Amino acid sequence: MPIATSANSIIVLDFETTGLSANQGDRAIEIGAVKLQGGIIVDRFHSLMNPGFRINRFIEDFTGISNNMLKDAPDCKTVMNQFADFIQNSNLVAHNASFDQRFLDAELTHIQRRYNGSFACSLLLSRRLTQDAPSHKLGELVRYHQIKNDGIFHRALADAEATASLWLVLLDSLQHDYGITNPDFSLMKKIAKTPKASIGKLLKTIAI
DNA sequence: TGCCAGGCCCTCTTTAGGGCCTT
Repeated sequence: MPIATSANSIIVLDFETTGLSANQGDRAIEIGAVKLQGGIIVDRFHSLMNPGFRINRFIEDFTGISNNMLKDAPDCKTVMNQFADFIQNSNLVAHNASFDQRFLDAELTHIQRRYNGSFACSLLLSRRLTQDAPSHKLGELVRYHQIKNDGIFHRALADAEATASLWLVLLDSLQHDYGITNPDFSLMKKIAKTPKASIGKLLKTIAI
């Protein structure tokens, strides 16, 4: 059951990591997050973190985060303890949330911390609500929805801010395109998890 | 030795395979 620390407050987060496999030794190297309340960013969290080993060239090129930048960064334990305090029991949103959830779970397991919030996925929600989008990559959706952006991608805070803007666009779409008044986190999560074949029927039911 | 993520979703499907997403 979703647990909210304050009404309509969610935290949108994004990890940059050493690779795709949290359960095969990959670690987080950057975390960025914004706290959304009433459709406005009211708080931010951002930090690089030193994973304890050198990252490969692909990740350096992909993220723009170099080994030199990580050399003097605080370690994952320090950063993730601070981040665990930041998220507390908030509900969480990420683009392709299963990826970020795996890394959040893995990093918090390393430091024996837990969180009680629930995850929702902007990628799944986008696939339900904007089925005509040419792609559901974050960068493509920013362009598709003409979301204001400084052109920075694959950095944690920039991607978290872009995902937050996307989340608000999808929220607005639910209200104005589908006639659903005051959709909350639980409803958006339900829509995101509903099979595509059933989404039209669900939206009509909710709108009534 | 060789392999190496995992969940969602579609279809030429469901006793499966492959593309899309995340780094």
